[in-house]
Amino acid sequence: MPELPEVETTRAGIAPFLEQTAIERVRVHNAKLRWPVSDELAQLNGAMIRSILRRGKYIILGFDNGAILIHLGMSGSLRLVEPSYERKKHDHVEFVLSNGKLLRFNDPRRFGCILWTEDWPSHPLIRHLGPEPLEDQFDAAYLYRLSRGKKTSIKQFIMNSEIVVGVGNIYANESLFLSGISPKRQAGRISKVAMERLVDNIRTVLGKAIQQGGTTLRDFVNSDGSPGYFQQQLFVYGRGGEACKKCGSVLKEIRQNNRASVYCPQCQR
DNA sequence: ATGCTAACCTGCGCGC
DNA sequence: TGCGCGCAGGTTAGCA
Repeated sequence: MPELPEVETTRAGIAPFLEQTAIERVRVHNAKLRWPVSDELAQLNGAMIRSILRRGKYIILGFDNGAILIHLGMSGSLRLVEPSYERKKHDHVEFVLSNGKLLRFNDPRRFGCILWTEDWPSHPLIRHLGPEPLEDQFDAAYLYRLSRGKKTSIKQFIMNSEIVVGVGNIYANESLFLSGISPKRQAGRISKVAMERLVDNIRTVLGKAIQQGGTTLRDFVNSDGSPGYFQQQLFVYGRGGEACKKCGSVLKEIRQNNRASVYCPQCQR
């Protein structure tokens, strides 16, 4: 998926157009996403959108009697367009809005989902999520306490959404680099001081990316179609074999849990 | 509990 | 130009 900054950028981009707006109807062109698009969406004719929230990487459209959960998966995006704008390949779902605009869900790989729930906080996909990385409950004491005795790698640990939401592969790599921590280190062996650096850097890197409109990768566009521009400041992600921007050493690329990890063997221990 | 693998899909870049 | 391969922002289910 887009990572958390892209999801938040999308949420913030579409929110002004969805507030005080109703969904006239939903057109489902291809219901086969990660899970089938909920049938209930056909019944919310004219329902007023009451809130446009984000929890982890889920965008949540709140109604009086429930909510729509939207996840963008690896390749999904939401675009607000004029109804006359031609439908593109992989535009699987369209929300027809009472303000005359269309909200289109496009997702080539179809790892995303669009689900109806009557009580979103208790939904199985939401209920077990850890704290938001930019909120106060996520701090060094919390991360340190949960990590004790954990043999899993620190990278996998911070990418576990039950520990903390929103840290995807790009920002896991980047925040570990900024903290001088090798992605291979056991979570349970990270010192409290190092954990404080890590928490600070996760917050900083995600916060900056949100401010700058999200990292642009191959198939992500913001809700208005403009690209983000965070990618030029990545220190390690996608740079295996190139020179470390801090010390000049050759960055190493390995695979952990089938995901690329890039790190500087000199700066990260 | 923990930890690994497979699975869900399409598209793109690379080597041949 | 085409073909096969490996890889890509995520996350869950299932099995050892």
